Amino acid sequence: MNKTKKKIIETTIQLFNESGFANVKLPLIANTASISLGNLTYHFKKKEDLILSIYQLFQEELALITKDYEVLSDFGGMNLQLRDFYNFQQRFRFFYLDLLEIERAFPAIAEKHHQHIEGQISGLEKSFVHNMSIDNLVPQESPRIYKHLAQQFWMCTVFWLMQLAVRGKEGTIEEMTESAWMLVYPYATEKGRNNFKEIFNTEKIG
Amino acid sequence: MNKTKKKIIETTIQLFNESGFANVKLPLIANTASISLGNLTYHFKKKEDLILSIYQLFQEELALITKDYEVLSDFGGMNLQLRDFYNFQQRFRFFYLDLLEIERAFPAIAEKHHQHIEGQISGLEKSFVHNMSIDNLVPQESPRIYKHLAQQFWMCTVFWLMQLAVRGKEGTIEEMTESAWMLVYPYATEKGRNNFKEIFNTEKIG
DNA sequence: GTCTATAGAGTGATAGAC
DNA sequence: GTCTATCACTCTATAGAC
Repeated sequence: MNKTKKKIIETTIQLFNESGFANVKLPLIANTASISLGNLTYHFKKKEDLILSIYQLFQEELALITKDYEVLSDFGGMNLQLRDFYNFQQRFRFFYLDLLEIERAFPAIAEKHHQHIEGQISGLEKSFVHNMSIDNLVPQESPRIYKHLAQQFWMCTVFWLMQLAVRGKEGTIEEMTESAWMLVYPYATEKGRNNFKEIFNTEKIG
Repeated sequence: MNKTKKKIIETTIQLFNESGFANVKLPLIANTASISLGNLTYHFKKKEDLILSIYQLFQEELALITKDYEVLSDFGGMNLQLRDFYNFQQRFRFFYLDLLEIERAFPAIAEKHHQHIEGQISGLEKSFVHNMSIDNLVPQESPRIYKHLAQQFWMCTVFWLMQLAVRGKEGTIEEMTESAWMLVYPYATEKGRNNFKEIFNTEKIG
């Protein structure tokens, strides 16, 4: 990809993160990237082309992170993945704040992203079942418990930035991981809880 | 309030719910309400005036529901409140889907709503502490546990419609209440769990 | 109070010179 | 590839007749 195109994409991501998806117009992008509006539309004939390019980048970088999820991990491993995901969210912050708006405006993105979400949740469920098999989580009568837990873990992590935003608050990565693991803690075995201690000690959290 | 003003407000809420906050323009509101654009702007000089009137209505109707929260209840009582809240969310659906967008566009709303949120979360915490005192919840070493639980309960219920929307799914009130109570269940005493049985039997959920 | 008509500001996209 | 200039359209808000 050519240099100007890259500059446009990175500038747009930055502006989306700063001002929100809806508030970023083409003239602003051009000015911020120090190119003319005409040049901007030369590289991306339609605004939608630019958005789709950004979503593609989003997908590619997300794939680099989530490929690790294929390998089933214990809580320590899952926590490292979670921290990677948090940093990824910071880079594409706007996506986690304006997701619904983006899905509504671009049905092609919506469709792809729906699949991604269901994959993420079922991946979490597999991880929890795995941790049950290695005696980190207590076996449950109903298998629906870990389906629910996966969904709650997903909600907590994916809407974390949004709940901070609508409350007008700032937050830390430790608060996010703590909230997420708090969901899991009640289901953990003695062995699993020792696993948690290592995680939380590392993060200097009680 | 005069009849046309009321019609405009209800029409706008309906359109917001159908099409999303950002996609509703003044001409659409006027057409749907079967009045002229000039008449619409006669009743609401600025678009912002209309939005603020709707938020005021939102607050008033929400106050009618949340005044019950003052009285500390057991899980059964909290579940009735939760069901009321779900129905309220349906009426002001757009607000729970486009909350951040609305807060960004109208800082006056943001400020009021931040206070409302913190009140809601601390109210939930009080309810959980109350249920601990009446032996429905197990006392915890750290009081932070029920602070966390309140926050998770709040997130689960307030972002419920949004998580369905971004996943492209439909949902039922029972799925929402089940998810919320699943968060509480691990902390419940024997007595508290019997309390749950009544709730879930009523709703015909396993 | 309600209407029609239109001003005024912006927004995405195009045309054509260099 | 990059620029300036401008079109075509949308949207909010106002003016003035009835």
